[in-house]
Amino acid sequence: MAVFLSTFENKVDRKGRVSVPASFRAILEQEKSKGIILYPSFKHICIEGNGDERIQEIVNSIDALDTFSDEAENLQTILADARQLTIDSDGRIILPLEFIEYAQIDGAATFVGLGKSFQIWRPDVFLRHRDKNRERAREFGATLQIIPKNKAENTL
Amino acid sequence: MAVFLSTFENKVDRKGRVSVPASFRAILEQEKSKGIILYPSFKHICIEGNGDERIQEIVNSIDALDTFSDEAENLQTILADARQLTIDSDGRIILPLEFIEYAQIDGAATFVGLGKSFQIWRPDVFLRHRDKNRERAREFGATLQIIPKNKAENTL
DNA sequence: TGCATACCCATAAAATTCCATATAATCTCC
DNA sequence: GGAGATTATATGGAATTTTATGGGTATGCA
Repeated sequence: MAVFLSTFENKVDRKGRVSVPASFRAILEQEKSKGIILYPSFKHICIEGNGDERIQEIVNSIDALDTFSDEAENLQTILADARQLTIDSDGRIILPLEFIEYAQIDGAATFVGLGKSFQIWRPDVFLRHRDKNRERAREFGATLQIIPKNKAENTL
Repeated sequence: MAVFLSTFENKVDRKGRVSVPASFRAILEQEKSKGIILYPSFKHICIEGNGDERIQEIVNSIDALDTFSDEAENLQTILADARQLTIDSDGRIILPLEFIEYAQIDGAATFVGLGKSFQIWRPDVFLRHRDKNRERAREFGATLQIIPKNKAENTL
């Protein structure tokens, strides 16, 4: 399984166009994603990015819930805020205005690989976020629990 | 399978015409829906929208239920209040007056993608609804369980 | 005839495609 | 191993197409 790795800072032009890092594009192609799904993060001032598969998982989860439950509506919120973007022939996407505003992006964007997904940040905001994370990791000591192959669960 | 995603605000003219978002039309065409089926929501002041496929599922659900159960009656109510609308050559539908009145729509309508279905709201009413949902989703976001597509393989 | 609906056209804005170029990365041959 | 050639990537601008939206006209049914 290919994973989203490393960070890349690319320019965002006046039209909101930005190049998707080539290595990210390669992963999306490999998993046959038609495009790329973006939605605002719950936790951070950034945009979450995934291939098509992730949305399919969310839709399936909604189906498994009672149609009128709060849980179903929570998940539907993600869908309502999400956008599917196509990658053009030059490897770029157009960041919708609502995402540019939410993540306070202006002129440049940082793509951050997180394994199964990635994030898009305003570069200086990301640097502060990363420093804070590193400090905390140093302070408490990072512990990493590896999940057995057949017990994997996904949470948001 | 394609899913209804994102939100779009379009104008409703004096004739009650409104453009169906292009991405929604693409989904309906793909699943060969003749048109679009609308009915008032039970839970919210909005209109629920579906393709033919989804309606077929609802009809089948009713068949599977006890004829005189409350649930069967609820679903039958949906069918009784539902309308099938055709999308014209310019990609628009005419919102029936009864729906415009129910959802208090005036001048503009917000289409909200919910995966397998979508909703149509009066824009300012939707904003309030969305804010409430976002707050709750942020609160419980960490515990939302996503069902993996194919027993995801997590190895590091 | 009057009302509602379907159909056709025009236009402005937005999205998509195409082209050009600069820079970085990779390859090739000596 | 290195210089030049080749390819891939990122980025800017322009041309083309799609979408949203307003108006008009024909059609059909009560």
